[in-house]
Formats: sequence, C-alpha cells, structure tokens
Amino acid sequence: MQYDLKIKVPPTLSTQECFAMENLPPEAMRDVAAYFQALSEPTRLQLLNLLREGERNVGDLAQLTGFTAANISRHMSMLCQQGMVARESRGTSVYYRISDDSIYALCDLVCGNIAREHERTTQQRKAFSRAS
Amino acid sequence: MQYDLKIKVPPTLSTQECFAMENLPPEAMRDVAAYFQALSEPTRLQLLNLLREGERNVGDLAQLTGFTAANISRHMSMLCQQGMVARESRGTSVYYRISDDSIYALCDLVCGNIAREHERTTQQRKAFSRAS
DNA sequence: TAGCTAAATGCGTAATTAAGCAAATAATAC
DNA sequence: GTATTATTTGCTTAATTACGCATTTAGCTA
Repeated sequence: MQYDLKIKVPPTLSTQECFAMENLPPEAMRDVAAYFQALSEPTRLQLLNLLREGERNVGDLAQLTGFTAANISRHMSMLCQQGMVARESRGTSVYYRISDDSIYALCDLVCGNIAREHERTTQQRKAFSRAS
Repeated sequence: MQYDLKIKVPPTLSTQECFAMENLPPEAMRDVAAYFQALSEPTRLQLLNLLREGERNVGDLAQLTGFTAANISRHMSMLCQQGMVARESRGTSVYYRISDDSIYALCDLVCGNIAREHERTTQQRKAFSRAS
C-alpha cells in the first residue's frame, strides 16, 4: 500500500524521489496530518534539537529537558512511530537518534517562513503606526 | 524581534534566506510548533489542497468539504494567522488564497518522507513474515 | 535466584481542540 | 431605513493530549 503520487518537482526542492499531496486519498491525508502533529509540540522539537549532537538515551533526555522519563519515553515513542528517530536498546538503556535528517530541513524551512511572516507583520505594524 | 539565526544551507534546499532551528529560544520554539500545528489537521490540509486551484470563499469551502461555514471560518482564520493564506474581503464574501507556496513544498516533502517510511516498515513486515 | 536500574505502561487530571448551533456583525440590495 | 446573505463569534460538548505518579517490564549483576 504505497502512495501512488510520484509527481512534479517543487522548484525549491531537489531529491531523487518527489511526491505530492495533491489528490491524496483522505486516509493518506490523516497520515500527513499525524506527521505534522508529531512536530507540533515544543517539547518534541526540543528533543529533536538535542539529537542534533548525536544519540541520547531516555534518562539523559529527561534530565536535559527537566521532564519525567515517562513523559520523554512517550514523546520519543511517537517520534519513532513517525520514523523520525531510530530506537536502539543497549543494556538497560534505550538510545534514540535521528533517522531522517530531512526533519531538520523541514524545521529550518518553517523557521524561514516564520521569520518572513514576522517581517511581514512587522511591516504591517509599522504601516499602521505611520498612519496613526 | 526577529530570529537571529541565519545559518548553514541544508543540502536539499536552496532559498535566498536560510534559517535554522538550532539554538532557538523557547519562545520561538513555540512559534515553530504552532506553525506545524496548523498543518496537523486533515481538514486544514484539505482546505489548503482546495486552494491549489485558486482562491475560494468561505461558503464554497464549506460546501466542498461538507463542514459548516463557522467551522471553516475558524480553520481559515488559523491558517491566515500563520501567514499561510491571505484573506480578501470582496462584497459580503471573504476570499482566501495561498499566500506562501512553500507550504506545498513542505507538504510534498512530508509526503515523500511518509512514503519512504511506509516502504521501510513494509520491508520490515516482509522480513518478519520471511522469518516466521 | 534476588536486587538494581532504565524504560515503558496504566491511570487520573487539567488543558486544548474540533465541531455544531445560535446569535452577532458586516456588506450589499431594495 | 429594512431585508438578505456571508462571515464571524459565543457557547457547549465530546474527544484528544501532555503531564506526573505509581506500577510493570526488561536487562544486567552479584
């Protein structure tokens, strides 16, 4: 059951395989939403950021973020389910590492969009204050 | 108040301005999460898809999706707040259109990731069935 | 085996959210 | 002005979710 949507190359991207959301069946749309949802939580973004430097186990991540290990365990499980991180059990610990670097490309793209949007609304505000 | 994070270019992307999530202050992290959250809902993704063909007013979007206009209005308001769509009031109607095409690049990138992940887990399943 | 440590899971709680309905607002037509 | 139509907003409800605590599970060591 693979999405049959190999399609046009967006101008800003260049990868070997290109897919598109256009004409996605509703079920697949839910998958896309779930993927974004995994990234829609500050704590999980923070965890992904921490993994930039390399793999970490649950306890360390808990310590670094100030949350309970139970909480972190659940967050990492979610990121793992979405294929964003890989899980490796060594001894009594479980180490997680980024399994797909394109996550960071995604986040950086969003950061750019937000910064631009910020710029835009700031301009807007400036225009308003000029008017008043 | 602009994020001061102009940084390295991810290999898969090429835009004039490049930003990164690394070392983001917590407040900015919330902004990134909010951006992803706007994309974490199937209905909103469907709305964005409908806008590929061009602008639409709230009533039409409601009709096309089968939801109430009130519901659509709120969804569009959220997408507008994130700068993903632009709002234009003409007559008694309000038309929305995509204001940032990179949204689609983003969605397509995710679709590719999901498809790859799907492929991966399918391989995994195959391996298991071979083993048993 | 028992004992120890790390991670995962069950459960309860407070907060968030998507949805519909009804009422308020806004813009046009008469 | 009133009437009409489109959108937005207030309110309620059901469902989801992030979190901590307590318990269970898994792997190691004596």
